[in-house]
Amino acid sequence: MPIETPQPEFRQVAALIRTAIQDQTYPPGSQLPSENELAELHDVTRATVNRALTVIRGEGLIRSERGRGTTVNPLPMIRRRGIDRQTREQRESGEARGAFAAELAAVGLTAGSSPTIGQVPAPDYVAELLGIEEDTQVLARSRVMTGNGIPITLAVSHIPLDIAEGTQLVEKDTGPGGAYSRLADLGHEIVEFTENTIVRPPSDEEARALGMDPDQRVFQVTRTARDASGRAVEVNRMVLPAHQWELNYTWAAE
Amino acid sequence: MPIETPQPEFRQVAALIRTAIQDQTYPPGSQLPSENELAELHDVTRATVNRALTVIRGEGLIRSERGRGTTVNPLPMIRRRGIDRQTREQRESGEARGAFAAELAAVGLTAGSSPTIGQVPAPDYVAELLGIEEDTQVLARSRVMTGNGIPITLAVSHIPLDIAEGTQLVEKDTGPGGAYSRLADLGHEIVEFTENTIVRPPSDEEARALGMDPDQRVFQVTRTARDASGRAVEVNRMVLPAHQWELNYTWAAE
DNA sequence: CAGTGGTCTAGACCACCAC
DNA sequence: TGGTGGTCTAGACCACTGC
Repeated sequence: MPIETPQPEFRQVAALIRTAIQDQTYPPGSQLPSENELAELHDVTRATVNRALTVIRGEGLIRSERGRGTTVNPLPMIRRRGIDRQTREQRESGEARGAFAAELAAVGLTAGSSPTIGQVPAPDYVAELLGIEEDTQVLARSRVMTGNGIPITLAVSHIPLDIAEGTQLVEKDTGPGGAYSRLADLGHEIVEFTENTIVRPPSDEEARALGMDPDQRVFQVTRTARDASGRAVEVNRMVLPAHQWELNYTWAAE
Repeated sequence: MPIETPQPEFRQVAALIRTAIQDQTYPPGSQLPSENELAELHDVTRATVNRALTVIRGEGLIRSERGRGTTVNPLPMIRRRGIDRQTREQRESGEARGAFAAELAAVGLTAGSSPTIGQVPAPDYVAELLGIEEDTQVLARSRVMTGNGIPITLAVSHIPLDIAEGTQLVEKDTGPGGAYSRLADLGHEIVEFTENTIVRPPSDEEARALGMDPDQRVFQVTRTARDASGRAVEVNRMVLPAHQWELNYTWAAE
């Protein structure tokens, strides 16, 4: 026999609203009734409705703005292919933008990107992975990637200066094949990739940049690229709203 | 200049308690002061403390039980290696328990496992991935995996009956090399793996089985194994508390 | 029975937006 | 200015634990 687990009211209300969204009773992009209306509709206090909305907002289904109301998230889930990004697609376009654009096109979205390049002292995780001192200057290439104009991924790539300095890697356009092709030209062809992924709440800065709620979660994917000598020559950390992405890895056995 | 973003009180209190936990002011396994004490300590209402605790409970840092109090999560983060599970380690022990035990041993934990085997109508996702009708009977092998006795992973593996029926795959012990070795013996050597991962709240059942809070998140990893003919011969879905695990993939470029 | 955390209400104040 | 969502309080009731 299944144990009786009566849900608290706010979770029951959350379930009803969640179902209504999946039913398309409230279709993507549409506006939800106000909290006062929902309170009357479900015969509870506004505080209870507010708490219910907090739950499904944390799941990424809705988005609330003070003064403006609550709307249903218009974006579908996107699949990111972890392996293969650095092969086919990339060769045809700059950076990993080829792969990213393909991933978005697969669900009918248009990709955008805005890069920033500079020198910075290596953050702790970068220093550790690159095997250098913590405040050594390194090249940093940052991008905000968008789908239909909405920020959807933050990425920061770090490369040691002794490799990057004075090369096309410090330019806005890294040329045909992107950064990995330039690294290969410089004698650092990548032979191994590693990705480590955790889930956590967004930082304040990330929440702002990605338009996220503090109760939502992000994937933090940290990719390390190594050359034939085993040296880590690039560390790329990506931050993605967890409700928006599915991570895919496909590989041959053995 | 950084924009002023004054946090609401409950997030400030959450930040203080979070810091105290990371400081080891409240070490792993220890008991937090009661909500009333914390309320007095930080000069807010108990409702505000309760909300603050809800935040960090959602992050997996603490665990609350009615009547008993709130304790700091005693388990460290564990790294799961997505690729390589089906090779070295597995050969030395049954199922994927070899890999799982190694992952836990790496952070000083002891692995446990309790399998259940049966026939069930294929769930929708299994039917789709195996390319069969939705209610076809399939073999289901379920496991609850534990670390130091605490449930830490749920896994359900589904295999078509036309392959599994009457073989060692329906036995508790699948023999040396585990299920993939038996599939190879039967002419279905696996040549390709795919893993698709999303993050979501736990179902009620999962929350109960894993001792999780509804505000926490799980990784849902769905792995499909294909033989040389391209046929999907196994679908394995794993559910892991997201705050407890780091997912790792390492592969050779090209 | 006292103490714990979980929930809900009623009411209030605020920041923000659109009109 | 009125309506929106975000937060906080004071108080209450409850389920549960451990003595």
